[in-house]
Amino acid sequence: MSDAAPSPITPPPAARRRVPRAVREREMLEVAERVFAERGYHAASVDAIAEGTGITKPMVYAYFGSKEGLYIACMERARRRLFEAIDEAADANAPPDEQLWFGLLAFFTFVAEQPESWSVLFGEPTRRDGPFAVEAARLRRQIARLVAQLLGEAAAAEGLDPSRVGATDPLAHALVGAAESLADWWVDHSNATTERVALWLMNFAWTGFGDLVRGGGWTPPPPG
Amino acid sequence: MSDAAPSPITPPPAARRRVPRAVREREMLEVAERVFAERGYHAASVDAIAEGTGITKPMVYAYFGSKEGLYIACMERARRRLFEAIDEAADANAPPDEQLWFGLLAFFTFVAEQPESWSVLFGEPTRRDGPFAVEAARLRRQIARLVAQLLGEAAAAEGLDPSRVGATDPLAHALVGAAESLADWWVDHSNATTERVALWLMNFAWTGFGDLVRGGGWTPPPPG
Amino acid sequence: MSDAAPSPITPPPAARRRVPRAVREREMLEVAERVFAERGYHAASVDAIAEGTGITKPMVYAYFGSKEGLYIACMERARRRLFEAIDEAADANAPPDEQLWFGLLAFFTFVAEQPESWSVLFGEPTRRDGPFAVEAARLRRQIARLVAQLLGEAAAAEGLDPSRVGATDPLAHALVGAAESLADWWVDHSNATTERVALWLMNFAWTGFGDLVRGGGWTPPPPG
Amino acid sequence: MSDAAPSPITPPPAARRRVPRAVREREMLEVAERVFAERGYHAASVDAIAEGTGITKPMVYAYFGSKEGLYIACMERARRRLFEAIDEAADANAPPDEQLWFGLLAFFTFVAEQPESWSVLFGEPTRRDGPFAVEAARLRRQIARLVAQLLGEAAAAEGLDPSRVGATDPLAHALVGAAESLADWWVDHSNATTERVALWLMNFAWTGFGDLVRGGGWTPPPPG
DNA sequence: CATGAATGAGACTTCATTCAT
DNA sequence: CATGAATGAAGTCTCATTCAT
Repeated sequence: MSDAAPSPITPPPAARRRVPRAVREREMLEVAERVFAERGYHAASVDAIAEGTGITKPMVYAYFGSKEGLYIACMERARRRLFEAIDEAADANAPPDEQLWFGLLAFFTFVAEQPESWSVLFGEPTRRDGPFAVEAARLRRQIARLVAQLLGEAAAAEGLDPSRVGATDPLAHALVGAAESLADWWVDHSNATTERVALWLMNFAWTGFGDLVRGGGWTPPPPG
Repeated sequence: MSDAAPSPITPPPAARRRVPRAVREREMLEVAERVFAERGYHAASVDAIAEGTGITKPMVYAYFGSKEGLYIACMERARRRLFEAIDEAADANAPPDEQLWFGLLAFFTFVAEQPESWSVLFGEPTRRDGPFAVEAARLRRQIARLVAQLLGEAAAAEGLDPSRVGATDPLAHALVGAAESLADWWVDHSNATTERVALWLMNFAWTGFGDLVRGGGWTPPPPG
Repeated sequence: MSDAAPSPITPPPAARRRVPRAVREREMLEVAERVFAERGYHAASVDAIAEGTGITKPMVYAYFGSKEGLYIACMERARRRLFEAIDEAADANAPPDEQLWFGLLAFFTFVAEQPESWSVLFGEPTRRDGPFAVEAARLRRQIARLVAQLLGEAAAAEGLDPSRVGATDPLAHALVGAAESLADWWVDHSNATTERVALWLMNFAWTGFGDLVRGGGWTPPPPG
Repeated sequence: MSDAAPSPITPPPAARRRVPRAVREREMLEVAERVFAERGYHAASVDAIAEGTGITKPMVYAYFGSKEGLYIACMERARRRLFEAIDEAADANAPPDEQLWFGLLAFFTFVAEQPESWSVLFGEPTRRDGPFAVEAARLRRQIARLVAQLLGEAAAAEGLDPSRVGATDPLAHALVGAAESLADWWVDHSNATTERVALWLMNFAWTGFGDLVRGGGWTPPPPG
């Protein structure tokens, strides 16, 4: 693998001893997330992470048990942050399309502002079997559930039996995948604004190609 | 990583010496694809791959130069196969929605029938920078180009300026991501038929959630 | 290196020359000497040498038995060349100091004009025990014998019992070492002419530091 | 290479765990020097060196970074020892010839008593380009500077412009080479005493062949 | 609590060398 | 005669993980 030279991880300026456990833990997670995101799971050595926190390796093991445990903890933290962001954007009383719109907006904002959390959540090591994939699947299911619920509400609003909407589960997964992929694409085309990217996906998800090619599309609500 | 115990890779029945280069090469790629898919890039040792082919490690290096080179060769082969499958399904004279439909069908058939090729193409090691990501990006672009072209044609058929469709590039990437994600989901829900899965995605992609919740949807053309 | 798959359509461009054994052998030695000199014994792979001659590896083994045998053959050839050069310069009827002078001149000319032979004769692999050291020791002894003889003659010319000169053997070895070392030094200070370098050593060897610091020194005979 | 069967490197009597870093480092250097000297750089495996110290391989890498780094460290240590020996023998107030004499004596004593350090300093791997050659060149330059200085002093003592002595640099290198070569020769003729060997070189270096064949020579100062 | 020291296992890679065609 | 194919052995190096202080 010809990774670019890893940017150096600088330890905290002074060796501070006896930091409360919770604080240390948070610090370690921050550093770990950064290192994992930069170098990838395999290339990130526990040594590098420990050094970055200004701590020794055995401490990492004392806190997280294993490299795997450390990564899982990173994922858990990132997942919490993602949902905080989405929850904040959600308004359960808004119409379903608006809910989806603000959800997508929150999602892409998260990706843009916390790329390392994003990377840890959906990156390389989650793509294989094992605990990481399990955790990632859990996250996708959680999102899918939100989407499925949205679809149900929307159908009900149309006076339609929600069960008729069809399999919401795979649909939701498709949406999640589309979002992930678009986010990845965004990394290499970062001149697009967050709104723009979110709108692309919104159009795709809500109206589909059919409407798009007929000149239609979804229009975001006026701000305010 | 707590991967499950790796399934043993059985060597060919008899140790055959002096197999012509082209044949060996093909054999090695087949085995390598399998091993990479099963264990992941890092956990797959070159030794295991060599053994699986009934050869010794130095031969692998003589043929592919490095583990990386071997993986790239696997990707190339899988890419070729995927496009063969899609090309076979394509009918440039059909209406765009049908073209998309048969393309999706071909894609999911590929995923179902050649899961290892699929895994090599989009799996774990393609998710980080480096040559694998480059190769995977190339593939995604190739697919996206097909999709974008389709959208253009569809718009033209509606008498619309194709450029009005909007950014086809991100849309195409969104579609690709949706397909990938659905394929991944399918692995764990394999009771769904290929047609079913393809139809889910087709509905999503062509009509969007809006139509779906209004009870609409896309109908596949009658067979024959 | 991932060698490109050999195209089965195009046969090797050049027809195999049916070269007589002696010629091939010479060619191989030339290439081998160059490769050994450039990369050193260990880093020089038999493959590289074979390739350089346009031959396959098994041929190298057919001709020289082993890598070691090949190197020894290179040394032998270089030794022959060195002595040819020295013999040509020698005039057994000249006074001893002139004999030494022309010998040194021939030696440094050899080093300058055939640096690869020089490198093979006195380079890295001769510095350890084993057959190379044996061969190199043989060469040094041969040279030392010449020098010792010279000293004997010189002493006799002074009417002195030659045995009184003392141990000529170690002296001769010291001279050889000085020559080697100066030759090595010369490589990095190549602006000095051959005559200049030879004269330095001649002065050192014939008059010693004592004379030098007293302003004395040895004067080369007028040309012609 | 048909090296003689390598003499086994015995680990320290008991497996001692948790030895302080500085101590281990010294131990490792001692063993490494021995192994390098006995088997040569290439044939000396890091494993063997580690085993000889009663440690495992990764420790060697933790301490010295690489095999190369280990060898360089050995050279550095040996160089320090050599200069300690020479410095001890030096008396800056003695006449130049005596200074040279005691310097040579110290040098040959070093070679006799610490042949492994000697081997590491001037042996096989220093004979090719690369970091070893650089380090060895540094050492030679250091010695040459001493010698050159001596010559300058001697010339001044004769009331001669020191610059008239001629190029002291190549002369000094010639001397160093002569000493090296004589030391190598000595290995196979070890019945000669240290004084004897040093005197041969002293005669050669101070009076040159010219004086020697005239029955002259340099006389060491009376002891005391 | 924290650490410096240590390890076992395994990775990729390279080479000299030899068959079987 | 010449070669393409193959190998066994070894090498350097890295890493997650754990004692003993």
